[in-house]
Amino acid sequence: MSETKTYSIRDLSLEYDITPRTLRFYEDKGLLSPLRRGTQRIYDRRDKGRLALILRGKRLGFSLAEIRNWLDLYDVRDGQVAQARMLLDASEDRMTALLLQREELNETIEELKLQMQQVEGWLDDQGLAAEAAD
Amino acid sequence: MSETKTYSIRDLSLEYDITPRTLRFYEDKGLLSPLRRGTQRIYDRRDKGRLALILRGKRLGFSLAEIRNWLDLYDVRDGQVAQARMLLDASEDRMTALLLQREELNETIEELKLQMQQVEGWLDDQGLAAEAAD
DNA sequence: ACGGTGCTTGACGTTGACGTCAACGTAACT
DNA sequence: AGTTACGTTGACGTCAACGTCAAGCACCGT
Repeated sequence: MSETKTYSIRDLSLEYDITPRTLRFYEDKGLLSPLRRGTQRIYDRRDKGRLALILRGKRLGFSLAEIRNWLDLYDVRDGQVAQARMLLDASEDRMTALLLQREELNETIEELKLQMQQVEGWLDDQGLAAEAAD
Repeated sequence: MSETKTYSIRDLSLEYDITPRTLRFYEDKGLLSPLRRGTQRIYDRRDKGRLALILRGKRLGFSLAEIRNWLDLYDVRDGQVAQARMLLDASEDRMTALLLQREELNETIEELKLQMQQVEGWLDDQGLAAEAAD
């Protein structure tokens, strides 16, 4: 009954527009660990989810090493309180970094918005001047 | 009268915690172009501002090549309408990228927040269970 | 005149994140 | 049996973003 959907290396590479080499590379770096059917890799839903996290992490500018670390934050699988505490601490650290990045991103956006308004204003002035010259 | 503050390469490297090598590298890549007093580099307020933009861009995950391009967006110095239009178009492209990144960043933050709440909830449950066992 | 400090320009080394072969296995089609 | 498609594991290449020397110039205090 439980239809467990799986993916080949090509399936994922096409869907996420990356090369198979990249997927093997991520595996080599310990970011993914798909099952094997003989020698071939077989990715499941969880692998796919992790891949999505990896790619988003990259787009946000994090290194594979960083990503590798916080990927575990999404795998709550053990039942030890100490582990959970450490997990929570690590999560807080990461949250701090993310919030700081959002701050900087917001600043950047605001500054660019200002620049654009200035250029727009200047363009309008030129337009009015041209109109007046008619 | 106009006290124009300047900085040596060491001044900036200390202030921003980067090596002189990095500053020379950025110059080599066309991101900075400080004046020279003889052979020595002499950075002014504008150079310092650009450097701050560069470093923030890096923290947001952009490449030096990307940063180099949009650095010019902050240098409105010519008086051509066509140039201004192009500038505005480029700015809009960059704004789109920034907004998209903010979206992804927000998603990431929300997901992590959820994960943390789950772990916290689990820790609380453990606490209650331990209490009940007393 | 001498040593120290800080700067300069090459030139080569390094690390991360893959790309690009080469050489081979395997399953499917015809 | 041959070819086509898709997969595999090395091994080496590449590009960005610097680090790390080496060798040398310029001023400064003693």
